[in-house]
Amino acid sequence: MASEAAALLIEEFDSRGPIARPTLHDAIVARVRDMIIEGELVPGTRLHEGNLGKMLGVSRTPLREALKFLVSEGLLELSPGRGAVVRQFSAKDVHDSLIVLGNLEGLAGRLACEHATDAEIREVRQLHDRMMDMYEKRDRLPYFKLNQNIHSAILRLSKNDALVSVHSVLQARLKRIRYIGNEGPEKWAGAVADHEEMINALEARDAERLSKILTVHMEKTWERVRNAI
Amino acid sequence: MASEAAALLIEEFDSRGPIARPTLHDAIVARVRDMIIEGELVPGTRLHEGNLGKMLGVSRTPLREALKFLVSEGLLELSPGRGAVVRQFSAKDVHDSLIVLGNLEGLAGRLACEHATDAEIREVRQLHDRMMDMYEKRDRLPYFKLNQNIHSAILRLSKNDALVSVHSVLQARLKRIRYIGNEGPEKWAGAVADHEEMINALEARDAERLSKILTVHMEKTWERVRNAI
DNA sequence: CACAAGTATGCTGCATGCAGAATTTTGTTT
DNA sequence: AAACAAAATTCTGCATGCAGCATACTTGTG
Repeated sequence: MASEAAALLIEEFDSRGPIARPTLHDAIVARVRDMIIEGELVPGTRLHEGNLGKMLGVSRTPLREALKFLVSEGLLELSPGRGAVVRQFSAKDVHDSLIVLGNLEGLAGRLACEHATDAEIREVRQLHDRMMDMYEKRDRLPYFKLNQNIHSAILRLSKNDALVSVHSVLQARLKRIRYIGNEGPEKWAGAVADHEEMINALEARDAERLSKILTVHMEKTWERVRNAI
Repeated sequence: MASEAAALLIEEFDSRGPIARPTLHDAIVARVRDMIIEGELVPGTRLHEGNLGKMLGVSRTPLREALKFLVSEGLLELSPGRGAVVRQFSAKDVHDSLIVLGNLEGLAGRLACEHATDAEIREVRQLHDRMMDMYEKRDRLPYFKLNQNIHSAILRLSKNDALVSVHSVLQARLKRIRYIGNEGPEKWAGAVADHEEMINALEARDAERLSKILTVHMEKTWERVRNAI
């Protein structure tokens, strides 16, 4: 049987958004992924199966399975005989990923203009307006989360599952870095302006314009982030 | 210690292209992936840990870890309590994936024009010429493999690792389907014509043209494949 | 004869044990 | 005191054992 602590882990995972049948595997994956994204596990850290397992209250077997999963996602690396290490992204890695992300979001924007319903677009507009509120208040964390939500929403509105899945993998790799690198008032203002254009293009269903904005927005993100790496 | 059969599995894996230090994990992943791509494991098949493990000569533990890895790659699905199943792709899944692939290859083409050396382009030309030979002989399998190689080469020449990695995941999901659906002499001729244009655009380093060809080529691939699903 | 309930088998998911590699500590020599 | 060597410890990688769930089968009943 799964231990007490493991049951807790599953419950915590399930409470984020109840799944048909939450599994320990998924719970561990989600937890370790968060630990990486939130910076609890610093890049370069060697993951000690014994300690980490005790910490999470699971035995080494399901933990190892979860780690292999995260290796495949590109968040961890495997050194034979030495276990898993939190992957370190070079500046080039980040740049490369942002180029691809920009391209994927550009595609998503184009498809979203085509496939989204009016109601769905209105929902994105609401997210956008709430985000602008947070910007007025200079409330960084909720701004950041809403920002992510908007990008995810556009991806979802593309109605292309393959696109959503590859995007989310790349996105997860950079999540931490993007959060770190979100500095400077004038650059922030620039990002906000981009978002204003975005929502307008989406409402006008102007596929080419939205696509362009999203791609260029990502290039600017690189400018914002590059010094933080 | 890893069993005799396991050692054999590793050796076989290593012989494809010797790695610094081949691991059993990688060998199992590669083997099962191939079994799926080559159709030995039909979509929908439930993977029996006991049998499959015996078949490959490994115990359940490393096998399960490998399966989790393949789940993350999207080749398998997990039903809680019922283990791993070879993922079944719907027509929409394939179409969605091809759209994304087309976009990624388009990006790769653009980057390749920018970053590839002349020598590298000459190598692609050689692959192309060999592929044309195979077309003349109507020798399907080597043609297919060279075709894949050319596409992979363009990806590599983009010098963008993130791009290579997301592309290869998506590519692996469709590899089997693309092979199946490569039928009909007139469509084949069309694909060959596309490739002729591709190599010309690459040699001319005409980024926009190459990008366009690659994206459109993928749309045509859908036409070739759609009836086979 | 059809169908449902109970039973039996088999499989997954998790824990633990063990061998060998990696690392650290300790001891020895210069 | 520093550098190297050897022993001891720790950790990974793999195998196996066990509990609980899923499924198939059997048996009883309408």
